[in-house]
Amino acid sequence: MVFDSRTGTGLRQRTVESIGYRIIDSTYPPGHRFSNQEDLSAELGVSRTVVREALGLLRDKGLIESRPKSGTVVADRRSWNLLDSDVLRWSIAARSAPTTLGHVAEVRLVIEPQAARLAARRRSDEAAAELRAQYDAMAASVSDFNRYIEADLAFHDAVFRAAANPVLAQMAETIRVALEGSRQVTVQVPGGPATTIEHHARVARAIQHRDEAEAARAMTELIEVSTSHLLRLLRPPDGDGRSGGGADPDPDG
Amino acid sequence: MVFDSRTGTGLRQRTVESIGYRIIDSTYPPGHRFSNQEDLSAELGVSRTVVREALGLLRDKGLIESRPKSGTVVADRRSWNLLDSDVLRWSIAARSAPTTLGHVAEVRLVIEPQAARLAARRRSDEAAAELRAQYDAMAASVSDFNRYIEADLAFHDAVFRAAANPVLAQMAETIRVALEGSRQVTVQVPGGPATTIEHHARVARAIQHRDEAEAARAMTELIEVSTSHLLRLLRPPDGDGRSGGGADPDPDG
DNA sequence: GTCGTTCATTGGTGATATCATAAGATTAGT
DNA sequence: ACTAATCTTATGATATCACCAATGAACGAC
Repeated sequence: MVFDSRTGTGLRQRTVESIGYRIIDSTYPPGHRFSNQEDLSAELGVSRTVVREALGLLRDKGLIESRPKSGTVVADRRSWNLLDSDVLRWSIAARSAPTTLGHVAEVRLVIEPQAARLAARRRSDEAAAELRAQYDAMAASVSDFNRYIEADLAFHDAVFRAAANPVLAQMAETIRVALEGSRQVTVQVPGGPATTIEHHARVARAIQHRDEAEAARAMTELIEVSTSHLLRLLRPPDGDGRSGGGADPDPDG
Repeated sequence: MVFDSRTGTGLRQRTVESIGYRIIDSTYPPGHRFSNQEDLSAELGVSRTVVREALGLLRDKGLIESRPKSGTVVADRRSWNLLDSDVLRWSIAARSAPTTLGHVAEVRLVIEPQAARLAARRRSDEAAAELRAQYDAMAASVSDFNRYIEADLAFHDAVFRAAANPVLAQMAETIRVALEGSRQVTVQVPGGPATTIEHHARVARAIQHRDEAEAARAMTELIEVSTSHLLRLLRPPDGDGRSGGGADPDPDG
């Protein structure tokens, strides 16, 4: 039996997890041909139907392509759906974390300042209050890393919601997954929260005052600061070993 | 038999299509409880296994939630994965097209100028050549609407690729789906191509010359122009009935 | 009012049938 | 005899069916 005893998570999801992670992981590199579904079901210790469903999901995520006769092969990286929550999570968990996180940081830098700008333009009074509440929650939990991260995510989420564009908000979800993935790294930075809390305050204030330019500027600086923290951790100057254990796929902690 | 005789498309995919579209369509509004999988399979004329798999896919897209005993219900709009290609496509095809397209346009305005900026900063010589080639293809097909759209999509794709950030590039894919969905509308605008071709030239030139600011500016104007065209079509000035028939699910014409 | 029991419904399995296709075999043409 | 076109075959994906297991909601017993 390949899986551990966590029987509560849904067999198909675990199978997807198992295979998907190994693809991102390049245990199965692009072009790799899987053994047929029957053998796969034997190897994984699940029924062929589950394998089939899992493969279907994986194909939907762009990770594999399957044709009759030639079997199922790992697709080219180009066609992987990097915006899919699972794919993103696996990418970060796998050893390609620094690169992926760098790319995500860049995307954040593109999106979030503009989201803040839109939020400043269109915020409702409720949204402003919500934002304020989330900021207060952050300020209150500055000493508890986990709760701080939680509040941080909620804050950024509130900004996106204030921007009142569901498609944009969906991208927030993508970013959230990415940040969740980097959580175990982020919390290690000493004094991290203290340095960013003031930036968050600036963002909240600017949106409150409907100052679009300042909102965008503050958000940019905020992300630059936290990103530089993150990347400094991920790419240590003298290349010390990666953070303990690191590549733990752990589905949903 | 609910489905037509197109037996070549894959039964599961068609089932996903059928149910998924009706959800976005709010034929099945959030909170709607489906009849059990057995009855569903009877209604749709497919086996329960296929229903089961389709429901699994749909759940992965965040459209439904299913629990034992209480059955399968349509999830709240908030949890729909708007970035999923299918969901996005359905959203545009359904009667909510103008709104969705407006949101997408806004997102484009956020992302693409910055992508152009990054492209200008980091373009390789090959990427520049590719961009030039795509522009030439556009210029050459300015009279053939369909080919023009195709070249247009390829141009924007090339910009994203030149920016050398896979996560960003993935968002291009999302945008591509959105634009594909609006294609049948876009091609109706008289003289549309002629007005945007010059903007495309500016963008290509700026990236070629590594002029970041100009690249971003040119891209912004380009999108503003084409967006205003699009929205003018979608929201006719005097609020006459929506564009004829509009909500044609037609999976993949 | 609380606690089991029941039972409908989803989740998971295995066997079987069908269909598409790539590869091998066969045959015809040079 | 060698190549090329076509036919057959075998493999693996797709679809269906019948069952069993787990679950949790509703209902009735105490």
